[in-house]
Amino acid sequence: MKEELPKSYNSDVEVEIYSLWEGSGLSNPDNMAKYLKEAGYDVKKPFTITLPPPNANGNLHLGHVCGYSFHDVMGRYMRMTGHPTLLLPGKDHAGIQTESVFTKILEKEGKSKSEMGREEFFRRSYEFCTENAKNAREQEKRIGLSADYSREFFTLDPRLTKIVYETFYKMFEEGLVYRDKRIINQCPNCHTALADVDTEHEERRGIFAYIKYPIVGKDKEYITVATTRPETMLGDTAVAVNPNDERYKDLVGKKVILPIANREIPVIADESIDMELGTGALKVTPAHSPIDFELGKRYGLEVRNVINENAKMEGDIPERFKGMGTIECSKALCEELEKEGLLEKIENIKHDVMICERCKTLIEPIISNQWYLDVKPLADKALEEIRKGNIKVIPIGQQKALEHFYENIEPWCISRQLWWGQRIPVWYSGGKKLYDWLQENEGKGVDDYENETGEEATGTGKIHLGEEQPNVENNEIWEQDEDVFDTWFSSGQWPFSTLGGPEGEDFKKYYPTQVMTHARDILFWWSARMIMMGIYKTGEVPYNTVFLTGMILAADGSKMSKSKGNGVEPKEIFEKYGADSLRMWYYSDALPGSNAPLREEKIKGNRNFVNKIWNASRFIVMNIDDKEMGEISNFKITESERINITKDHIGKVSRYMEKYQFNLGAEAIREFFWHQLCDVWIEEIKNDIKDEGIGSEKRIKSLSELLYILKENLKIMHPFVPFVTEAVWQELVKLGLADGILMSQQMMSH
RNA sequence: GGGCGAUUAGCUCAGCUGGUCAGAGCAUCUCGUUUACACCGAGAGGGUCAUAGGUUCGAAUCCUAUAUCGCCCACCA
Repeated sequence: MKEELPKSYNSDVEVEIYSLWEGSGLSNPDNMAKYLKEAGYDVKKPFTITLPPPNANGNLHLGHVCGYSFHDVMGRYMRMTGHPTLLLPGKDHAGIQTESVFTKILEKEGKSKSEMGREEFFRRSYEFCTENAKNAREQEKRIGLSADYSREFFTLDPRLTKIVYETFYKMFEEGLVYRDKRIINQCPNCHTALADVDTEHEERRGIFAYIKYPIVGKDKEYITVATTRPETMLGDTAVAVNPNDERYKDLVGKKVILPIANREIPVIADESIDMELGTGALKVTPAHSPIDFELGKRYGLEVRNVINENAKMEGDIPERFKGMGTIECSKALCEELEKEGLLEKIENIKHDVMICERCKTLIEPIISNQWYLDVKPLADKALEEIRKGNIKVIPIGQQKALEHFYENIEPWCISRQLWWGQRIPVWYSGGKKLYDWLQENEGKGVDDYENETGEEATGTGKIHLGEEQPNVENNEIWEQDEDVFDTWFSSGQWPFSTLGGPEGEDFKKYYPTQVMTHARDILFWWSARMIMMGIYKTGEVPYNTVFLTGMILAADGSKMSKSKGNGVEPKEIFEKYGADSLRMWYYSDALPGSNAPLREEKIKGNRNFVNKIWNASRFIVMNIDDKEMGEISNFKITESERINITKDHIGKVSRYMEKYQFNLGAEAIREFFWHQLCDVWIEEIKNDIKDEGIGSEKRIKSLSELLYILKENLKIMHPFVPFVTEAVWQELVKLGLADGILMSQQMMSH
């Protein structure tokens, strides 16, 4: 018996609908393949997306939800066209960010990280993430993501770590990863080294100080250098000028006195020095500036560390400066120089500085030993694949950016001085310091180390790869590396690690994947690495298409951020308009390469569309009399003009789907359903049958055709608006007018 | 400094390989309470497609400049 359906669609049922999908198990591609086979369909090639894992330490924002909407529209379409579909979900441990968030939480509880100890900290962080991941997972489901949660991974899952370690071992054996001593980007707030991509540039106010360095053997003759960072002068080991600079020609090879420190340092000449800039004379601080470091290497200059990893002054410097912050020291130095008459002037300038991408703290360039991955050969292969057309980035402009990134890539610093992450699986006999010393001093041995450093060696200086300590011989002491891998070193392996690695069962079935979708702001961090590491480890590109969604912005066009308080929680939108409405907005507005300022009125417009689907369906169902149900459900559909037009429409939408033109697809389904099916056909048929008696041939024929067209429309609309279409489908099932669940129905061929 | 992209109705933007391409949604205005839906229906207004040249039978669509805006990359001390 037919019940009266509610007059308007209530999106509260979305949660229930999701449970129905979950209960069906058809998000699992193995089950879907079985279903297709049993139902007599061709089982086509699997479709796989290893979904971007959001940070496990927080909630999803509208940007994440946007990404999942795109993954899901692709996945649902593929599933309904014969492809067993795997949307593999995960959660990211997000190294630096989580460590900092969790450390702050501990501080609030009055506990400290160091007191807690590494193991306990790790355990507690893991719990914290596991707990928080629930929120993210709920939100993924709320937008309708038809992912296979039986395959969900956390990036620190031991199964993934194992694969990440294997990759590292392979890279070590091939000489691609190595320890090196060079200038790194140290974030004094996060207390770790950062890769170049983990930094940003920002224009900030600063000073440009002109300092006079007295020339040795001359009275009151100086060479003036200009610097934005006077505090680094304590570590100066040369002054550099351009060899073609007439002003300084005679000084090259002479010595000058470094004020305050009272050391003699040479004047050297190098082509790279810009004569126009400042005074044309550059103070060279190899330990604290990348350019200077290179100069130092070229001319064999001494490297003097005067700033430590916490951005405090230290080293071989006058006692009074030790422990000062860099700015404090800069001021103190300028005052002293002023008194000595060696400060020519100070200009106030605006200049670009490097800051931490996470916490916006000023980066301190310091010398340090870190693990590096020589990504150049991997980048070359990635470039080759792009040029062969095996990888496409949508939009194309970003593909050019990616190529540019690969062309100019530098070794990637992959070690981080954190606890939260995958600990680097390396042991050093006699400690890291010994190993690094031997690496730096090629040809020298342990004896030399003891003689030159005056320290006793506690091992052979050998290295051991592995998670477990090797057997101890001759009382040597093995020390495990304290550092962890950069988060992106592991997430760069996501497409194959989550499938069990090259030997995994899932890998054989579901790799390579087809597409990767994420916001464009992590292109270099993530996709760039996944492509390189995928090719490296598996010999195949991990996916052929990178689909970059637009950036979701606040209504005024600015970035949504917690600090500005202009963020909108997905929950708010879900409650007000439902997931389908939000999805439709994404498809039409959050296009690749664009910015999408949140437009609530547009989401509202889509809510109206969702309701229209519900209502038109309700009307069709209402028109079918109970006595006609049987006959209509068994009616043999024949060709008709309306059905042909519908077929064409489905073909058109399918082509949009295959070309990733979801905006056009969304527009087309809306246009067709509303303005063709509702405004024209329903009206026509309403008119046709208004004087017909129940059960008449004309009624049966017209209503059967209408029902058929409705069902085909529900199918083609389902990837876009899965909830409302499934809700309607289930009403049809109740009446015996449809079977199963819509999610697994197969599209009409076209 | 280098690279990329944008500039189309009041707003946010579509417009794929040049020829019904001058569009959509929202907003505005008029009319309509017809037994699916007012989260509705019927209709209307509104743009020399940034500017200037060029290619072409024909350009919003291709090329070249110019202007404005945005993003990314970058060791100018």
